[in-house]
Amino acid sequence: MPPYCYDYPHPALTTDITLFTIRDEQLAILLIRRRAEPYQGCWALPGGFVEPDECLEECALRELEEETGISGVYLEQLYTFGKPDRDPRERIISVAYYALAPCEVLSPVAGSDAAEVAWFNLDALPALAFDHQDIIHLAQQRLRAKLDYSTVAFGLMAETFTLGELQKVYETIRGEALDKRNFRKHILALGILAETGASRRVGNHRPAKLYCVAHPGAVHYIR
Amino acid sequence: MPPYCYDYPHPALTTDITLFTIRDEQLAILLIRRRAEPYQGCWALPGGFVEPDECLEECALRELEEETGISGVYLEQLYTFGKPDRDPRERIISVAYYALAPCEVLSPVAGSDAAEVAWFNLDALPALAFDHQDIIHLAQQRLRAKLDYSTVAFGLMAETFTLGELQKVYETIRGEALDKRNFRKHILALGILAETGASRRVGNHRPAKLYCVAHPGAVHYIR
DNA sequence: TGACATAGTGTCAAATTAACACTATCGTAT
DNA sequence: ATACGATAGTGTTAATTTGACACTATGTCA
Repeated sequence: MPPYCYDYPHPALTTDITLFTIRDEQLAILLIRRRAEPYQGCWALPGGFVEPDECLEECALRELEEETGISGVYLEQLYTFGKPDRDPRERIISVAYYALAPCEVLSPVAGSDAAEVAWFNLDALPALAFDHQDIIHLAQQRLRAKLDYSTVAFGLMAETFTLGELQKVYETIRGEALDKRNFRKHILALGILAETGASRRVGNHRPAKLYCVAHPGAVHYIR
Repeated sequence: MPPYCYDYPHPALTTDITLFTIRDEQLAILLIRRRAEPYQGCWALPGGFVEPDECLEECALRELEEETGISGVYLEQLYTFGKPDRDPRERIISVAYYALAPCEVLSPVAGSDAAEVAWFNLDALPALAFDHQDIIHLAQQRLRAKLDYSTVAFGLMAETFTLGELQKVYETIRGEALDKRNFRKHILALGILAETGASRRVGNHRPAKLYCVAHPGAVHYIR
């Protein structure tokens, strides 16, 4: 008997990416409108088949780039979805990733497999293909949970940002207002932010100091 | 062009299971000695190919049962490993799970693909096949992390147990001694343990009250 | 120069966590 | 029977962390 005795065809393997950003103080994700069957014309997460010589993470980044034109995001594996009937025709396993990016940089462009690309606020999602609704829901849970014990939130910030902006991001994800003084105390106590020296003038009020992440490659976990 | 245009054969899909238990106050995992190439004769995690009509979790439970005779464990998805060269011959994706079980019940029996099954203390692992070393390492990290904010530890306990036994489990996983009074206060404050009324007489000392999990199906998260 | 809008700052009470030591009850050996 | 060994069981207090709370500063614009 050969070592890999396995009589059935292997299931297909894909990655799907839930890319979060903050737009207009709302948590939003990027969806594509499917050009192909099944669920043709339906909105879905960007993603696609894993190629023979790429690792899963590379696949996620490549598919995101191909379908939406977006690259350079923070990416982390979320969960692998593998129910036999999650795709109506052949069996497909999806390794789901979630990604974070500041909205400033991002202008998605519909690529090959996508008829259209658009941001959707999480509280106003359209009908979705496959089990993508579940994936998104899990991704949101994960994001909210990691806010408390990690520094994921910085993945949603631009190169430099004010503490006010950072607080709004936290408030948006947690869905509740935070005390300004406690928030600033907490964040600065992490010791991972550095003042840039510059400040941002916006609106008819006092300019805010701009901060950046002191050691971008550094720890991602708080405590 | 057909909807699923994909020119390459799909990679194979497996699950691998890191089954933890506590033996002699040491954290141990279950390994099998491989009967087949590659890594024939080498120790490896139990696991195997996903069948067409089973979901990933079912596969993990089935493979564990087939190769080691063990069933009825607590199981949770860990991470999916998919580097193209993690298997020397064909590409294999592994959805890794970790499992927990009290050692009392468990008497592993080598099944089909396993020439031998044995427990190994985590600090004395043999050379391992594939990237199973990495999987185990990640599983241990996860277990340690979840100890603080979840009730996973109960997955390692028998039906009933004493607070002293529970504390030893926590101490073993964390690798440090804990204060007895604080520990008991903390655990009882969770409100998920119930006295059974019985107590356990062991050794030449006072018997300890036996506890059980009040609502076994209940929440797995603390706070 | 006054209205407005956000930036920026410190204190104190409450809650949580961490340190700490002795009595109780059993078995066993003398 | 009695002393010893071994683990069970139990509260208090200080230290730390968290959460609530309000005013001044600095810019723009009318």
